[in-house]
Amino acid sequence: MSPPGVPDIVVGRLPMYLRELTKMAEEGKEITSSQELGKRLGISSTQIRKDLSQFGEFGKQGTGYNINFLIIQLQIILKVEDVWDVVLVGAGDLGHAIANYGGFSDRGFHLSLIFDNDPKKIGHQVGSYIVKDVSSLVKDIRARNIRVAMLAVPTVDAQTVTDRLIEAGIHAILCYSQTSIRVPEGVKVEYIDPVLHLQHMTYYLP
Amino acid sequence: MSPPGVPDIVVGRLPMYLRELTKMAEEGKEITSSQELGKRLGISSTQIRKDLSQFGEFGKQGTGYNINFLIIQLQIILKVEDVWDVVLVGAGDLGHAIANYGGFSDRGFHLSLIFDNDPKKIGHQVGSYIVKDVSSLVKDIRARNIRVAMLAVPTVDAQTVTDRLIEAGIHAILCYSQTSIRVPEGVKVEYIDPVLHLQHMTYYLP
DNA sequence: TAGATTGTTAATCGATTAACAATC
DNA sequence: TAGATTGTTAATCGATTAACAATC
Repeated sequence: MSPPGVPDIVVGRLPMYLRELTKMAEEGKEITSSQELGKRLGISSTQIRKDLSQFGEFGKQGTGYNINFLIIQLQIILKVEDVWDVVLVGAGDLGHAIANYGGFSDRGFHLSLIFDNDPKKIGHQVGSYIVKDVSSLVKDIRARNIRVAMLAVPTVDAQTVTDRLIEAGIHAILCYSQTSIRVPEGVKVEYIDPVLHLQHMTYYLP
Repeated sequence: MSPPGVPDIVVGRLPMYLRELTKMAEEGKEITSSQELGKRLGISSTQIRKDLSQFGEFGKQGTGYNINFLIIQLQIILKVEDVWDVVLVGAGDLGHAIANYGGFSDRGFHLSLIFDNDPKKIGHQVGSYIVKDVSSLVKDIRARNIRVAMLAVPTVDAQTVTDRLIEAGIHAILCYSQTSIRVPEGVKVEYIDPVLHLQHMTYYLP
């Protein structure tokens, strides 16, 4: 289900396709074309067909794509047809925002545990979760066999916590801390830094 | 200061260079080379030299780059040598997290105003700000001549608020709402959607 | 059938890298 | 000077697009 030769840049577009198709389905549409989808995403129809063809033949000539079918196929390709348990480290403001974010569950993720190292936060409720002591992080993650983590701790703690996450068996980290973290081969990391986006845009402002 | 022909992909890397160089400066380093910087960023030294050469000659053969000088040059290129006032719309959990985020001011941005449409929030404090009524958004933004906005409102309100921001003269929007927004030519938009990153990573998980 | 759209090949375009003269 | 590193050119690599046969 994961052809090894697929360019990463193609894989990175699939979640966008999935999101837009889901929106179409919510609008009540049943069929779409590469042209229509491309227009909505600001991408060429050829690119969409080429990307999808890396994984199989999902459309019908003359007709286009069945939206619900394509959604399911993309979910399988991206491995989000089931739900991943996710752990969050950091129960500060950003942690609160993540914990209360309602948009995970229907897109393949379920926030399962929240950790912090602050005694004032441990044992208290954040969203519908009780914040756990980071000292039991390795044990708890292993016990539940969790593979995906979100990191929302102060910059200075980012690497230390990362090392613990790796020890616990985490294989994918979404890092909100504004520093790059070192991980072993085979562990995926993606970063979210709003300032990088802002600076990218100000370049173009007069 | 903005050569028109510079590829957007190059512009997008400059903020990363700037962030890493700032980190080096904080570590007390004064000189670096394209090789060292590339190693820290996981990018080839050639690419860094090529990218920088689009804007001028900032290094010295045999020596490398003066870190503080290069930081200043990049700040000028990205137009963050001064500070941009930024407006935030949405005082929910994510809005709180953004309002309390300390990382803007030394990187070219200053959160200036926060708006919401919820009477329970208007007039109350979020971080060090008083939440204002979104009904005065256009007037307030115009009065301060603000160009940059962050959007952290529910999906259903995203387009309506966007239209107001455009009306108020906003030219760059960082959109946290998980939907694409329509803007006129010349207005820049960037998106932050954590689920897109998570789904990109799960593709590679076993 | 006629019209539409896919999947795919070949051509184009653009980005990255290798190599090196210039020079600090 | 000798060693190091830049800025840049030319070569390579990869991604996007144009075009079209296949076919629903």
